[in-house]
Amino acid sequence: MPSELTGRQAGGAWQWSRTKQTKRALLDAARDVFTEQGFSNASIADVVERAGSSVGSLYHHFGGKNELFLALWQDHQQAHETAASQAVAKARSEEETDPTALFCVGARAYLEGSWQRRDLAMLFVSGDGPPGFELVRRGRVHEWISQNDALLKLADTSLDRLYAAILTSLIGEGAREVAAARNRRSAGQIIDAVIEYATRVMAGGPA
Amino acid sequence: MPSELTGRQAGGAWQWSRTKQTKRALLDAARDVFTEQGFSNASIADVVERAGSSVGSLYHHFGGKNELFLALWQDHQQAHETAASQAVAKARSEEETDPTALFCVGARAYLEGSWQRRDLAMLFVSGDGPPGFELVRRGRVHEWISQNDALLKLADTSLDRLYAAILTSLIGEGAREVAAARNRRSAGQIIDAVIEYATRVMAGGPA
DNA sequence: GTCTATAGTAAGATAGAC
DNA sequence: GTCTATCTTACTATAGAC
Repeated sequence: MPSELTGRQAGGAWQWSRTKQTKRALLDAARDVFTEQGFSNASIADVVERAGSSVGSLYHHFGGKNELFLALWQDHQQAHETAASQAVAKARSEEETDPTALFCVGARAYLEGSWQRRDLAMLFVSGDGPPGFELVRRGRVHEWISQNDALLKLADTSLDRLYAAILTSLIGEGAREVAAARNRRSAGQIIDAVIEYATRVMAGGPA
Repeated sequence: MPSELTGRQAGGAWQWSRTKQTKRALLDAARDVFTEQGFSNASIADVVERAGSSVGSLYHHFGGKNELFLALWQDHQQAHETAASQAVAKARSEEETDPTALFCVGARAYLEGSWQRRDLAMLFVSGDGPPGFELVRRGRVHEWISQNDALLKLADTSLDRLYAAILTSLIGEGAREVAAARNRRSAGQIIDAVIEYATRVMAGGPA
């Protein structure tokens, strides 16, 4: 019965879900392996072994080690940004209009996300990724920060870029410390402190 | 005349300086190659070719690619720290006693150094270095910041560590922007702004 | 779509003459 | 101390059967 061996059905539903399962298995394995060993130290062989899959499948679905890492990051990033956006939207619906306050709401959601998903957060800020990843990552966070309501009035001068960059790295460093926190309670304190520091910096506007 | 061929003299002075020349040539070449291509992309062959030296000599003097990179960083770091220390000492000799002011003097010297030596500064913050370098580097800057007078009272709680980490990354991000500045004038403005932001953060002490 | 086996490649490291 | 030539290794990436 070849149809059983290959897992096919008339409708093709199994085949479909099998494909999705393979991708999921590879992504999950990548998460484990990369977070444990870092990017450069991890090998494709490790990933496919843990996924119970094969090198060929990995290349079929992702195209290579770099792209696999990137796919993992994009999932993570999207979760981060979705959480932040939703938090901001909720605050808005509750009549919050102060841009700085809205910024803090988004930042808080972002930092909360760094605590849940600590493993991935640490991986992506560790500086160990595919060539050029650091640039892409920094650009993404920077973009996210810059688009914030509180900062929309920024011009394209080097001083305004600095202002955004400082806030970006402040939140980023905060995320790192949150991810490294001992426990939930400690993480919460750190988040509060980070928001406090961000507020201090923003208090005077761009220098 | 073998003594001429090998460059030897009775006193051994030439031999000595020749050795130093080789090391210098390798370090200078490493500076060029690494700053142009980054660490992982650069090959040992590139470095020795530009230095007019050989693979064997590189290994003899430094032990490998990683160690060469590290030696380059240590030179740079030492220059940075010496400049900062001297500036602080000078301010002290001029009767400045306020810890925060002294911190700013040191930070300013540090940022000035990032402008001179921009190429190396960019290299070392680019995130492209030997495995584990990012940790070493962060640790070193963090240590430097933590030892500062203004922060000596910090305890070993996670919140105090955060305070130092935030200031570290603030200065670090500032250094990055300074190194990327268009010209001397722009760099000066950025330095002033960074000091301003650091002052804002420190204004309230640890959160 | 999935897999195994293999090819290809690049670069770091070493040995040993001079 | 310096150099050339060679080795070794480890990995990514592909080819081709099922």
